[in-house]
Amino acid sequence: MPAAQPPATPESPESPARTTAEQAGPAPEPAGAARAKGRPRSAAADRAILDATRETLAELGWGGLTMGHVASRAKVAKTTLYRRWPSKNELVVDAVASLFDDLVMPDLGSLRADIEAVVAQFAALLDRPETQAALLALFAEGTRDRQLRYRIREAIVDPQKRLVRQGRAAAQARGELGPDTDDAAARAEVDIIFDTIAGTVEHRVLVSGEPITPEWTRRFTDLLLGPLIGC
Amino acid sequence: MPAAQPPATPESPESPARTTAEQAGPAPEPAGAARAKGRPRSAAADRAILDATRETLAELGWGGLTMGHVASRAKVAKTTLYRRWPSKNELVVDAVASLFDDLVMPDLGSLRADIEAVVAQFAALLDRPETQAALLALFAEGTRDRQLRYRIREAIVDPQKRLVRQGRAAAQARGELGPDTDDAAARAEVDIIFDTIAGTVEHRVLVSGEPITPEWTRRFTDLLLGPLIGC
DNA sequence: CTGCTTTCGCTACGAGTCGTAGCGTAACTG
DNA sequence: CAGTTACGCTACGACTCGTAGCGAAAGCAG
Repeated sequence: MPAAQPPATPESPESPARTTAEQAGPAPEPAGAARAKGRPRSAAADRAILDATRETLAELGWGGLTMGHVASRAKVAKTTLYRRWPSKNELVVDAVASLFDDLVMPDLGSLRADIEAVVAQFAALLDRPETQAALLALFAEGTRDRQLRYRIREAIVDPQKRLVRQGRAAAQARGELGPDTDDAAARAEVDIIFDTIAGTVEHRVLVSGEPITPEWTRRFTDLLLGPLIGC
Repeated sequence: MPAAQPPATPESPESPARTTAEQAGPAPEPAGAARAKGRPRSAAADRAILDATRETLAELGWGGLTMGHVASRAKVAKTTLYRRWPSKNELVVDAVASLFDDLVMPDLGSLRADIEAVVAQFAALLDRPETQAALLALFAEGTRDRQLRYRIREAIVDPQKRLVRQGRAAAQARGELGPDTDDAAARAEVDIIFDTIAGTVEHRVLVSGEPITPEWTRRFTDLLLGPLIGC
């Protein structure tokens, strides 16, 4: 999932997505036109680059990561790197996004247990050096670059809101939470819960620099559960 | 409050307190003992540099801020800059820290009103371009540099915990909250509330990129108040 | 097979930044 | 006055950036 540069799309398994879409021109062939004419891009190079990016992030951090380092570690020419990702920012988004896919909503039988499990997973993810090096730096870059912020939300942040939705749905099925009345209100509640969990755990780990212990998780879950369950 | 470099006398760290006397350091000589021997550092240059740093942050962001830019905007030689701050990181910590001093705990007569007022102040601070450009970038750098993280907490983060403590004390005086039983538990509660408020608002504004409305603040305060007040 | 097309590795480049060193001058102290 | 320190200025080597040009490699269509 390289950053869909202007050139051709590599190994898109299903819908090639037509990278020339921004031309908005004739569009002779509708979607599905997998027109690979020349030499196809190396999928192995993609993997090597993303792996090298994560490794370099873990070793040298955000500031120490340069396109040159990544290229040489991936045993790839620097120009090959620039053909796929326009800059370090987009490269790191793709390299880090996959790390967040491992988060799952377990459904342990109670809302409290589910929340605590997700918090623990998130804390473990934030303990990885790649994540630490990349996440806040990406967010910082995103405050200045609207396109980048959109990409970050699309690839990293928003997909995790599914966890909140799933947890809510499970709790509603159990009767721990009442059913949704208003659709907009439900969405706002998902947003606020998500920002609270993600923001608080990030602040605790990455800013305050203190560990997420089971005791802390219990207290934090108390905070979240209070108004939801209605005591 | 420059970063207390090793300004001169490289091999005699036993004479700190240097230049700016408001350093809360050891102060071997009684306060006010300005026993500066040579030419004193220009306080005007300090102010010009910190102002230029904030302006450059607002204009060019974290990535666009270079020591050369700041120096030329402050009409100061680059070497003068390096004599006071070892790097961009420490410079920006000092330049941004003062922005946070304006936050105050208002004591509006109810815990809810106090929380909402502080959230609104913090949201306004996070709307400033200097703050946006600097805060997350500093946090990101802090994940790799322990000294820097300590400086950030010391200069920017921890001082704001006073707001939580003051709010708690006021609420206890009003009878909204019970008195502290355990001292360690009280400290842990202050920490968790602080991480929750700061982390959530930061995530909402800087990551999700959505505004802090009165409506959102009300909902968020509900979340915090639930378990504290005991419904 | 032969062309056509695109990617690949490699080299080289100008521009910009970094942090430091050296020098002469300015400012303040005793 | 001499002594000490900060200042402005210039210059430097090292590094990264992003791009350009080249010949070679790897697929696809005829």
